[in-house]
Amino acid sequence: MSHIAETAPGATGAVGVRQAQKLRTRQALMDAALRLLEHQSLSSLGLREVTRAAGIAPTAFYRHFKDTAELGVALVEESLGGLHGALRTGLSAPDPGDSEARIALTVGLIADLTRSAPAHVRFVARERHGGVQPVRRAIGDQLRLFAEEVADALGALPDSAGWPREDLLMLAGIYVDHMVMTASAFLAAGPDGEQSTAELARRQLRLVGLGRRHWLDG
Amino acid sequence: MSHIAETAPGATGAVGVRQAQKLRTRQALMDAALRLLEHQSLSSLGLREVTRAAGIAPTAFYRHFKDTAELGVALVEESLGGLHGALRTGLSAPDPGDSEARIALTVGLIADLTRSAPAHVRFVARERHGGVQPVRRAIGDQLRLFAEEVADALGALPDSAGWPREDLLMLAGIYVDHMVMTASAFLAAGPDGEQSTAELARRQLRLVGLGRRHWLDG
DNA sequence: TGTACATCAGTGAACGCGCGTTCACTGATGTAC
DNA sequence: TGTACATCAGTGAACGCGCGTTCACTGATGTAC
Repeated sequence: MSHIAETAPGATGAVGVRQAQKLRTRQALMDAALRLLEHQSLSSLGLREVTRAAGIAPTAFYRHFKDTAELGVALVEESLGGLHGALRTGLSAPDPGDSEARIALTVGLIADLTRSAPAHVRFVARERHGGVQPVRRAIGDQLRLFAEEVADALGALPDSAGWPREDLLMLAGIYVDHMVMTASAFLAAGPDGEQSTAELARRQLRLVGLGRRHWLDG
Repeated sequence: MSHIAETAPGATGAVGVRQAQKLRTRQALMDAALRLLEHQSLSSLGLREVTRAAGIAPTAFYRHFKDTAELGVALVEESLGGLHGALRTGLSAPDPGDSEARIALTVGLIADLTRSAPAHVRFVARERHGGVQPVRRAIGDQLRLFAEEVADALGALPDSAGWPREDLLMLAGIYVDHMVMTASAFLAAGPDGEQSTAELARRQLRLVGLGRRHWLDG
């Protein structure tokens, strides 16, 4: 409080040794949990199970989270919180190209994401309708935010420019749901099924795109 | 084996008192499980928990199921197995009417289904990507069957008649996924949100329908 | 820089509890004659 | 129809085990002067 009791280097993000170690342990808990959640739901994830996998004493868990539900909410933030930037960047691509190019780009982004963070993707798909209410809510909130951002982007795109906000959100909902389903399909298909899964997703996006093009025709 | 050792009445479906009682207990287990699964995932559902709720001894569970995963697979059959008929009937409606009428009918059917069997709907949405592999597979199989049936129906409908099978399945996938998401949205919205949820689903189906109408244009 | 005290992330023992599974059993239902 | 035996759905005691949570603790890090 007084002055700026900071012994660490000048940078704003600097933290003490103790806090850095605490963050590392917290991350170890989250990593261990995500690993364990490949074969079960958060609803059945045990506190002792997580600490054992993370290599710390069970009681240390409470220094970081109240219970596994709170850890789950932190995992939602880790899984989806960082995607907002990437989403905006990806959607309003530097060189938009035609709608076919945008579709290929989008599906490619989903494939990349699933390949680089499969456990996070699995977690979100699984817990979106899972048995732990706070986590379900956190995911719902994040996906609603995504839909808002997608709606913004769609409002600036040729076929859907000038649409009422309500229509943009309706369409954004289709896209966000389709994104989650496609990511989950990539997971289920494995490396060998990646090409056909991507092709299916692109065709579906093409059909939705056609609907978009004719939405205001009537 | 010899003759037809059947003391019961003449009807083919007739069962003895013992078998009837066994079926009743089995049903009690499934009902109890479904009730408990409102607030958790199958992955964390306990055998003792289920038998306690069903009012029988824990050990009796084994007379019916090997474990809770097997019970889950039975719940999948109960939830989705009976829908094939209703689906076919609903899709190739007696009086098709225009596409707008068919959309209203479909969304109405989903709303009815969710209202009359909310626990089954929740179970399917939750375990579709859940942590219990055999159940996930069972749901996937059932939904794939649905997609086949929807594809059949679409092949006989004006806008999509004559499409290649692959295109029909692609479109059917959109519809089946949308059906599950809409049912889940009805659950999440509750009675007060039913109207707006239905309206959103109809608008989305309208847009997909437009895409369908123009699919072969190019 | 050096010293004395405060903080607090992580420990380890202990607890009561519900879990899944085994086993030998009971008694109503089914079958043979 | 009546009798004697077989079947088997459901019981209840017992087991070892891992769970979540509490508590007083340790010792490295942080702070004040």
